[in-house]
Amino acid sequence: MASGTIAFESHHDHNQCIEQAMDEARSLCKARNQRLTPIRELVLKLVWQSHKPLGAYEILPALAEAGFNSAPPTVYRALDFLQEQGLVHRIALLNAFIGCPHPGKSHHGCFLICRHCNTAVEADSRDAEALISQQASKLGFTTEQQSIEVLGCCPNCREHAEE
Amino acid sequence: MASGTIAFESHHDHNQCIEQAMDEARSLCKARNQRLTPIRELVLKLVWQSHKPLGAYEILPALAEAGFNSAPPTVYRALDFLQEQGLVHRIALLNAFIGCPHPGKSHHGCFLICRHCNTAVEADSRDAEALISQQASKLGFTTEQQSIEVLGCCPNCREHAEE
DNA sequence: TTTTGATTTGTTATAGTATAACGGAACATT
DNA sequence: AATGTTCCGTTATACTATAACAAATCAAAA
Repeated sequence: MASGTIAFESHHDHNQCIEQAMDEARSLCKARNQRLTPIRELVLKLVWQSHKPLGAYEILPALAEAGFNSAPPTVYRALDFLQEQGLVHRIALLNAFIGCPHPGKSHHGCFLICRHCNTAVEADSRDAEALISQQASKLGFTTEQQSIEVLGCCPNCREHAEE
Repeated sequence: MASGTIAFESHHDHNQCIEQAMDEARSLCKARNQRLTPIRELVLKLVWQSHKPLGAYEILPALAEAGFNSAPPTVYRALDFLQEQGLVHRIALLNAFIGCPHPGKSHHGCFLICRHCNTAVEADSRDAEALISQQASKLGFTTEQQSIEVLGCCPNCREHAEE
């Protein structure tokens, strides 16, 4: 559990965050012969523009501003594509989407979601997932996909709200 | 990870399952001075009637049949109460609800959800949760609540669908 | 270069999930 | 019986997501 935690560092250069993510996305799609169309690219950028998970309907107005059609299917299609490519994840507890900080690498991530500032961070959960799969297999259950979502308080909010 | 796995045993006496759950619920509420009203009791029973997580809107018709009002708030209120009492859990990946097999005991459960038959089982995940909390705390994140949901294939479906 | 087939997008409609708000009924005391 | 609290009925609406089909775009073959 060590990657993708930059969001908890208050003063990082978020523009660079975004640019790096966009670059990775472009080269990944190119390598896979997938089309990162203008809509998809814009949606990805919007998702990356905050470290807080974004609801689909929060994305729509920005699409409209950019001159695209902005009915729900537009954004959901883009999000579906981005999820298939591993570029964004959906957080079930929030019905919201967040950029993946290390697409490409097959990974096992859990989300640490701050109840106060809504920031969400993807942390590696390889060990925990292995443990769960192993225990599940003792019950005869074969694991295919895991969703680990953690609610709590991030270091910044803890600091500012010492009780 | 050893409790609540009875749902994977094909031929258990499910009526007894239900009756035991209802008895536990009644005594728990009594002990806590909480009112397990007819609506709440019926909703709990309906949720228990299948080992498959039940959507709120699947519960409504049965409420109507039983002569109760059956607008959404009715069932959501009952479900909210039952969740607060730890009698049912919500599975975020499915927007659905399932009875808790061991209410009262503070517990740390994950859900093993079969993609084929939709059966969901609550399994103990104390160790995995401890591991996650511990890793999260290294990032300065304080865990308050965890949601671990696993999709896969249950032993019955694996048996019947040997590939 | 035109044709062809596949993919992507626009558009309208609708399905599915959940809550707000307020008044009235039932309950548990005083 | 009076009172305050909790619960329920009711209407309306918000939020999340997908179905279905036509039009446009793209990408490779003819």
